[in-house]
Amino acid sequence: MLKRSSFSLGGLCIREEEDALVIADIQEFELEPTFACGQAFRWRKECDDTYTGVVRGKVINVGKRGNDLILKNTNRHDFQNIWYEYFDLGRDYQALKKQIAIDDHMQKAVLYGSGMRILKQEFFEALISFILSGNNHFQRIMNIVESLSVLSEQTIRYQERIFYAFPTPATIVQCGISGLTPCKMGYRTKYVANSTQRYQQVEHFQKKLLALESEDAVTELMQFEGVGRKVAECVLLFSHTKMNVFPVDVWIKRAMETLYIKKEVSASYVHAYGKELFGENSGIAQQYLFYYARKHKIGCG
DNA sequence: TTGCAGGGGTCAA
DNA sequence: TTGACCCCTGCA
Repeated sequence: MLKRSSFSLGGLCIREEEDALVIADIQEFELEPTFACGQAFRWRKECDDTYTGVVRGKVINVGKRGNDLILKNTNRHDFQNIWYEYFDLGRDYQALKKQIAIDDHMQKAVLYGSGMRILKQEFFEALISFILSGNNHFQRIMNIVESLSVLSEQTIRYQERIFYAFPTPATIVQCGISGLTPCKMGYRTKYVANSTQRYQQVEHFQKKLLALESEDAVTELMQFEGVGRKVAECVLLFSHTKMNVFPVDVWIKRAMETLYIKKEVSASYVHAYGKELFGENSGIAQQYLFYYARKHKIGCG
């Protein structure tokens, strides 16, 4: 008879089953708003409606059974050291939603995006992924990140399938432009190569950004080739380096113009408006609004 | 099957 | 402020 045990972390009760960790009665964790909202590029939906992702060289499968969250291909140690933080399980999203739902529009947005969590991605992976996102489709970004990962040659087997860890900066530098070309990144190839080189030159780069004010961190990141304000703010937000940024892409711009500003304005105007409106919660508010605006095509005709 | 427009942005003129 | 940029995807 297999011994079953359980443990708790941050108020969560986690049960160790034969082939999974089960987080009983989890609040504010839904799969689609979290994995298919465009914040991360390495999560694929399975036929059984679960999601499988590659994070920090590990493959994990995440599903729901009622209100329980089911994590497969992992263990207590990784949950405590990786997944608790990665899935942002220490943050009180119910309290945050109350603060963000400042009016009818945002009430609808947080309701629609209920269960969304901001994943804490590896800084370097977020940097490269969002450099690739410029003038690009979500599906294509996923395909490029996938082919870039093959370069790592670091394979992970799960259920008869082979996955690849995201490459290290050293691997990308070693590949050079010619080695990166088969990934079909187009004109972004040199951005990836040059920005990786720059990243490698600064020790503990993310730590340095953590010590800066948010606006200074954005300026610092914009020194990288292929990184403008939008990409810089996405990298900061989705690596949990700064939560009070407000990345303005075409969807946010259209949504803010339609719902709040009531006229066409510049991206920098929208940015200032959003930061003023949402303050310290602007990053998470932006993500609820983005998910809501994109699904409902707000501002598209 | 083919051709064309456009994409979650950045850069340089 | 505006056009070019790789290449894939969706659509007619």
